[in-house]
Amino acid sequence: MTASTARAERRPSPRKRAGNGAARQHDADEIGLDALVGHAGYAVRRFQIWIFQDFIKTLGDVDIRPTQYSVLTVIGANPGLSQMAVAKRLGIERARLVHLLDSLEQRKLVKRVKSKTDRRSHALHLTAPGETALTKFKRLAAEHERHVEAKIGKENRERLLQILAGFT
Amino acid sequence: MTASTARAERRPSPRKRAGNGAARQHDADEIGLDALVGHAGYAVRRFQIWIFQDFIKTLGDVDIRPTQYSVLTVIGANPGLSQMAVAKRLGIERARLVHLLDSLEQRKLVKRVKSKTDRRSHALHLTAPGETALTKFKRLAAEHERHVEAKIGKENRERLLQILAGFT
DNA sequence: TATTGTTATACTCTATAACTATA
DNA sequence: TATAGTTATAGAGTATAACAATA
Repeated sequence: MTASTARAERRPSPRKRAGNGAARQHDADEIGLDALVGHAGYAVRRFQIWIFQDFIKTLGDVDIRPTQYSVLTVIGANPGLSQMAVAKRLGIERARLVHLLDSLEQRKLVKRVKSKTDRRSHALHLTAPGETALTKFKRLAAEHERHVEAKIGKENRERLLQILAGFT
Repeated sequence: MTASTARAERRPSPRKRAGNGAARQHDADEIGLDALVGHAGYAVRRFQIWIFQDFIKTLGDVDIRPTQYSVLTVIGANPGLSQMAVAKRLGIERARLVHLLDSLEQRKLVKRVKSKTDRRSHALHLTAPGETALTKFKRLAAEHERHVEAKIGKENRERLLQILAGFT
């Protein structure tokens, strides 16, 4: 993030250019990325870091991180899902989901209900306060999304969603 | 990854649809993402995971990961950089770069040379075998990039690079 | 035998703070 | 005082393996 924001404020860089040979100083702005420039993965990674940081900051007051938001949203839209189903759908390890749900359950946003049809599994539901909270989270997430739009432009954001639709 | 690949093999899903009420089963394919669909961050994150996994697999034989590749590439293109300069340019914590360089130095790909102008800092250089190795890594990374192109299409990849150029 | 949720371990990565040697 | 590199620690996140209860 630091580097990308710094990059934005490009200036003529009137700094020292004295010939100090092999050990010459580089301005941050003039360090070449070479082959990295042609790699989609590099740009995507930097963008993803920016976007997650904005999400975390925008939902900072309610203390909800991207993964928690995705879990709450999917449970909210599909009440009764098992942990395995949520884990598979979101590409989260089931072992990791256990801890995520422990935290969300402690915060009384989610509840695990023992399934009657398969006593091994839990049916996941939002609590009543969980439903209310998710409504607020969605409002804040939409605000974050407007930051993204402001950053890359409305049309670019839409094009991006189209290009990457296959990965959701 | 699992979910996204599973998503690709969409089928009519002729499975049980019996009315088992609140605890009804969901096929992985029919679990709705709700608000997540409209979030660029979700798609970008899933794509970034796919792309890194392909990179790691494609460069698996030479045991080079994306961050290591980015460090080697930047040092190769800007010999004599300090650790701070590399860290800032790539958005890596300087504490983390120490370990990355320890590993690359042990593998004789990089060397830290004491700067004569500022005895606190190290000038980073590729070793001769490091130069040779990087050439091979770049060839493999280009192969990875062709996988990306095959996955999302040549024009979409180029458009993506345009849209995200500001984040590099 | 296989699956669900759980626990545990290891490794990567991020975020800090503090220390040293220099500047 | 501030900076470059280092060390250390804590918290996410990922990747595995193994276990108990249940299918």
